[in-house]
Amino acid sequence: MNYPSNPNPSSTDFTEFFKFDDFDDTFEKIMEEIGREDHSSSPTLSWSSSEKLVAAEITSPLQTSLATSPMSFEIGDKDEIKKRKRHKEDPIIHVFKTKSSIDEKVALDDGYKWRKYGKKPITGSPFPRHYHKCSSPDCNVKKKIERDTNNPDYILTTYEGRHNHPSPSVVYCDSDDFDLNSLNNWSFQTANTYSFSHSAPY
DNA sequence: CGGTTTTGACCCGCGC
DNA sequence: GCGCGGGTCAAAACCG
Repeated sequence: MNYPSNPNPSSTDFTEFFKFDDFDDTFEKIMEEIGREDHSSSPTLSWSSSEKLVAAEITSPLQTSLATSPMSFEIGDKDEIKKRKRHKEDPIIHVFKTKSSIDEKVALDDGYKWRKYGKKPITGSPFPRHYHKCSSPDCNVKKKIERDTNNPDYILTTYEGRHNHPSPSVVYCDSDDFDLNSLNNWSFQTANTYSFSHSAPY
């Protein structure tokens, strides 16, 4: 499969910054790294046009599978994460940005099975937001899909929560005795953008 | 027939 | 409190 290249490539590698459980430090470092002083009012990681902290622009929807996999790490809106922790919710939130020239249906197909359960108009945006829930039993991962108001060429996909099961269509490992719980290290590279890695007791 | 989408109604947290 | 906006429910429609 051939995906278009990122129109705004960056060679920045945040690998060393991403450690579980020290999100605040991580966030500060990223902001320093991309030279963004005023991050408190507009927490955008890599694209200033959005009010959301975007984990990465992706060119392959399958990349989001790993990010919401059972061993994913936290990145997302700082206040939102704190709020979710207060409410004892899984704090994981990812926002991915996809060029809409990629077929929207392809962007939706991230390897997991989803059930759409809502659609709402958003104030200040001419585009509605779509609500989806993972169809796997007892899995509470949700995702929201909306067009970036400031940049309608892009679609923002927000993931919340960690899947309690591997992706039905993505192979993580071809080992026979593969065990999710014993997989403590993983990494993935987004095409032409950032690479993430994770090592945590999961 | 089983699962998904559609859609308006409902719910609820938050700011005033 | 109360109202607004965002999030969810659920019944009916839809679809392979």
